[in-house]
Amino acid sequence: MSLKFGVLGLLKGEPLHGYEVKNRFEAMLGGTWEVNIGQIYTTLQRLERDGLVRPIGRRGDRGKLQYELSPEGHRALDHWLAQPDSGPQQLHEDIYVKLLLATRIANGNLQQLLGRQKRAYLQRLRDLNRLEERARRDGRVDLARLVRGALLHTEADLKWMDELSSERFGAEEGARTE
Amino acid sequence: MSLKFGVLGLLKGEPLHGYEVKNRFEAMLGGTWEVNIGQIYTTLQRLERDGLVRPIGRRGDRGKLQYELSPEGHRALDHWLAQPDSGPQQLHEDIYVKLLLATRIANGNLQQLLGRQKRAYLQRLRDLNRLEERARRDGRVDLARLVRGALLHTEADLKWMDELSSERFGAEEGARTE
DNA sequence: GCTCGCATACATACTCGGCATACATACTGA
DNA sequence: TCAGTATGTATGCCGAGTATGTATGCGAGC
Repeated sequence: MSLKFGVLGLLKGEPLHGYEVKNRFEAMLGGTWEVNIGQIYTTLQRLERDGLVRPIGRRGDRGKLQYELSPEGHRALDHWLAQPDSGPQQLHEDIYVKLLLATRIANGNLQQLLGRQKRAYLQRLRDLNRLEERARRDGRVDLARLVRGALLHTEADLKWMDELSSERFGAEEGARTE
Repeated sequence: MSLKFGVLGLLKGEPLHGYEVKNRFEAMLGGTWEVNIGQIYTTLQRLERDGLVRPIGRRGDRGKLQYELSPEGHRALDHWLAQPDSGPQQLHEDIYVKLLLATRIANGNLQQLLGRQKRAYLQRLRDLNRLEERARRDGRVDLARLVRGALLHTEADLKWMDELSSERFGAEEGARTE
């Protein structure tokens, strides 16, 4: 979903062809999101099909085909930007299902699972800190802001793990379903 | 991804047919995840194709077809459970792209965007609180734990929004890419 | 007490969007 | 000339949603 609007956003301002879109997008994300080139082209085709984008002129240089935003494209982009993001739907993430299943079938190793998970989050914290530092060094204030968000998320995850592992488990009353 | 292993996890313990899997899954998630019925069947077929699951006997009652875990299915499930979850890849979420684009093209309304986003998170906090209360009332301790995780996430998002909106914007140095 | 209609249990088929791999082809510089 | 980069197409998997189909069961009314 966000790739679609990412492309739209990049096309606002100046027309680009697919390969360029890929590079700009990755640069905008500071190397934290490598996009598959094929996906860029299918995205552009679908945007064209939906009338949000249209090709400019004939194919140039080496088959390059530039696209520009249509008026509807502008509108769609503005609307998306104005809309608060609802994020990934509530509890649809793997970790939740994993916890539930671990609670009901692997009663013994729940603590193990929590420990491993905690270590993974700590590692991510370190990665993100490095990333933030690099972003600041490069003058990419906007990127650093994003990383800050991811850091806060990861800290929340850690806190969660700590809360969970200090609960007294056993006598699980919650694992019934029928 | 988590649906696949959710199904595996439910099948560990007792064989089920598709419709039943759907109901158990939704019950396990306490109504926070309504699965599409079609997806259950395709998931089961793929699991069968991959040898993680196999049908039991002939179709019974009203065409019901039950599935059970194969030995490889057990192994795959255990492996998945033992593996720390890496979560959705770092900065691949919509909100990040939205922030970046808003920074570079809608310089004026960034504060607006932050405000709207904050309100959305507050609303989510309220929803989650209600959900947690209900889970506890129903004796679903396991579910309440998940909701707690989601609450911590949302609080982190709010904190992030607060940090961002108290920055002094303008003089954006970070929005260059080329 | 039978039947019509609706709900529910159970399943398949089709479609679309995201995403990845593989392939093709032109250019460019050592 | 050969490696690499720039640029694009084709194809396929997977997650997810919609539409459709067929049994069974159940209540309302004649």
